[in-house]
Amino acid sequence: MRAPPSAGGFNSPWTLAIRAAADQGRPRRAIALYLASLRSSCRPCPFALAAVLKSVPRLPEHAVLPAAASLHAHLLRLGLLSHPYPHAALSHLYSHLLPPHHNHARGLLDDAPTPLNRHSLVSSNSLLASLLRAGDIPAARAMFEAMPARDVVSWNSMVAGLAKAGHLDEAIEMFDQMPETNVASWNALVSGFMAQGHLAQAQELFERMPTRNNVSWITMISGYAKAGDVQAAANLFDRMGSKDLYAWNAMISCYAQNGCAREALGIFNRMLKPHIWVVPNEKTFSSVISACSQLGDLRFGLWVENFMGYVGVDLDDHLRTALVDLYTKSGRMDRAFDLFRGLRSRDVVSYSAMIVGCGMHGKLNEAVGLFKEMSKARIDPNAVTFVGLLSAYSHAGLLEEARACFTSMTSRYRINPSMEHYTIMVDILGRCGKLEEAFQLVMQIPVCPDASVWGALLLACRLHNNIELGEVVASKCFELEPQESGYYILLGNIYAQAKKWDKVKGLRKMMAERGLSKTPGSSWVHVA
DNA sequence: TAACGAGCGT
Repeated sequence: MRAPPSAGGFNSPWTLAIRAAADQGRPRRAIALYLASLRSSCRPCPFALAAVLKSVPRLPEHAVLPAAASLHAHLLRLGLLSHPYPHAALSHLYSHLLPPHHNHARGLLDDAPTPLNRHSLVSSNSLLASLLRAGDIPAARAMFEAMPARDVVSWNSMVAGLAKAGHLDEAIEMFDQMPETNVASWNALVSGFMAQGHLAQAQELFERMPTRNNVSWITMISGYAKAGDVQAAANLFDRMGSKDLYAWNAMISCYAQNGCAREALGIFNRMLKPHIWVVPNEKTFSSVISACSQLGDLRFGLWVENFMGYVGVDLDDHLRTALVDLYTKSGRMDRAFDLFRGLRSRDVVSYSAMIVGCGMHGKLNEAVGLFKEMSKARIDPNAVTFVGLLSAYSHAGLLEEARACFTSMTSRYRINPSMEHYTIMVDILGRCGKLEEAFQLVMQIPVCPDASVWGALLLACRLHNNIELGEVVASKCFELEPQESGYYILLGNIYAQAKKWDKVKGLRKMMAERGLSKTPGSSWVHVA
């Protein structure tokens, strides 16, 4: 009997396709292709299996461990566990999943039947990398020193690990000692400079690199994104030659995280153009949904949700949470609740998204209920949770409850109030006529209060027609945002109410001098 | 042409 056709060497079409899918960050496609290769009665290919194993960590979180376990069983059944490629890939996979010291990779390593030298070096590198990932620098250093053989990957791991842990000087020293470097060595160093905020030095190093790959470009782009330099990131993105999925994701996320929601959706559209057509994945959609949410663009969001089904991206908990945020912001609370209840596991982020949504729409009972529910589940609230809760109380006009909540946030949960918390408290105190207390609270803010805090207080002064405090507060607002006409109008209204027409006139003059005009629809004389 | 180097949601 003839052997079935082989999916054999690493150049067979199936194996190539599987490796391509794995490299593109499409784990489900890699697995599907592998299964298809078996169905078309190809012999299981160890190289293809290695690629599939490599892509497993990119599955949705809940699917990673089951996939690892069933592939492990599959390898055992086929007798391919001792083949160096899948063996190394499986060790590496386990070293991602488990802490390095009671590492499954260790066990696999010890059980391996007299591995090739090359194989043992790869496995050692994998273990070294997992020590560094766990942040155990001393153990990694000891292991590196004790290794009988090292290659460029061992050195790269050390350079990257040291740089990431903040030991930039040592990383540079190590880099200089390397017998040979490759593009990954340079990337590791560039990434270290970026992470420590040395942007100019990173850029200089980047320009000096003998060769650059996509990782080099993406490291720079996401570094600038984190530093908030959108323009620098965009310039690099434009200079980049062939952009892969990761590059598009980095740029979309850069825009979305820096408040440039329109630009984020713009380049998302660009990557879908027929002559570009890069298939988006989970990461793409989570940035895109976040951009929709910033714009309150429900219709595009609904289209995106549909489109995700079309390209075969399924709703994981991250995406559900992003959608919860979008739907609450667009007032679709029923839909948001459905998604929230469908979460595999709820955490502080998803609870907070839901509580903030309830706070925004005056659903006090629901907000408080969710807060109790998360406490019961022993999920600690964070600053965002309290933004939601406080705004729910504020919305309902419950001053005492808001005060108690604010106190418990700082004293019981040890959360430092942010400007947003202060703004909500000032707003409710002000609306309840406690102007003096609101002012005292503003004075207690340890850092310089921003315009939103002063603005809330000014609004309260207008509500209760307090000229003396209003003048003080308005001058702060003018100082912080001289071009914002709303503050002048609020103060003008306070003057008009008290029939201080000369003061109104003075304000008008001030506005004209600063090139401001009264926004249409707002009035300050007729209200009097 | 395994292992190192890119990363999400309030």
